[in-house]
Amino acid sequence: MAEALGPAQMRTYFALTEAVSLLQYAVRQQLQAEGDLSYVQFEVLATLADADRPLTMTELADGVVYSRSGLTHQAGLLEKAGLITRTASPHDQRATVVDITRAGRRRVEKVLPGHIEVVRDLLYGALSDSDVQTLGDLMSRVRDHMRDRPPRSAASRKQHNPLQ
Amino acid sequence: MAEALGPAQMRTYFALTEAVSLLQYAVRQQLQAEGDLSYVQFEVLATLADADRPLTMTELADGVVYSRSGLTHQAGLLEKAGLITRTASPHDQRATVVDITRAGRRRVEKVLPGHIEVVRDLLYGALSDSDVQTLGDLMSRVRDHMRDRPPRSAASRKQHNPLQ
DNA sequence: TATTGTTATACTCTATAACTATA
DNA sequence: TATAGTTATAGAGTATAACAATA
Repeated sequence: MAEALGPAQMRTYFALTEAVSLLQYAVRQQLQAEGDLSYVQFEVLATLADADRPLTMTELADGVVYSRSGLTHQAGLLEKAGLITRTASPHDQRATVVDITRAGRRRVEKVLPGHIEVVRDLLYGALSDSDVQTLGDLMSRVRDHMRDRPPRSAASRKQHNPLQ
Repeated sequence: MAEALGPAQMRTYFALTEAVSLLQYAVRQQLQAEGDLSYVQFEVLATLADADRPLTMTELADGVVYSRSGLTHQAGLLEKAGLITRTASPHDQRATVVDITRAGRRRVEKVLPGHIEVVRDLLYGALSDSDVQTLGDLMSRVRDHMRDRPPRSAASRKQHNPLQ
């Protein structure tokens, strides 16, 4: 059933893994050093800034693949830092509505240039425009395919599946 | 200095990020569920199995980008689980030589098929052979470029750099 | 003096389970 | 009964700094 990967598949998997690992490490360093933010915290702030309207915790969790308690914890930290607010939703009293503050937006703006610089230098430093296009096409297809998968083939066998 | 990324660059970055995030999540689930291993522990075991000779802690750390104390901690866990051994090197009394045990090899063998299955299904399920080749070429170039970089442009500015 | 590795420690992230409250 | 979210708690991963031993 499970057959070995071919040499090209191995090579691609390893290259992808190592490159992304290096990129993630650099990005995390930058966010921490310049904005005192973990990657997840940055994702939450960026999601809110991008949405340009308050989001519920559930909406946020959808974008940030995460356990709910984990998101609650991160939201608590961000709120304590004054970067977001949490208020009860008027429409559904169960829901919590999360909004980004001006300080939150400033923090994103403070961190974004460095973030972009890291990505441009590391990820795109060795790629032409058409390479970027090609890579985007490939990874978009991969991403769409993964989204469509029954959550996790291997994990669900063991009914050990926290999400979904 | 830091200019915005173009639309194609944004799209590619997000696609890459999300796809890899989904893949990592699935891989971690699988390794944990089927082998009770974290990803880093799997990397250590796989590195040792692949090297086919004992490695020093330093050699291991080179392959697994990691703080030394973190590697010591993981090695302690793997040793306690009977998957590796640590002994003083005869050549250099400072060095610790790490070897994989038969149980360690069995554990890798136990986990590998499921690991491969996840990668094949998720990463390669939507790619043709030539796509795999193309992706491998691109990511190999990206990886090589990243390896050659002064450790982390952003981080080193803040002299906050744990590696190198 | 520089290097190898460990220890002690502390902090962050993430998850589970139990819980409250609303729908 | 199901859903939204929080709390309490615990465990895993990672890092820093101080340290011992060897080169």
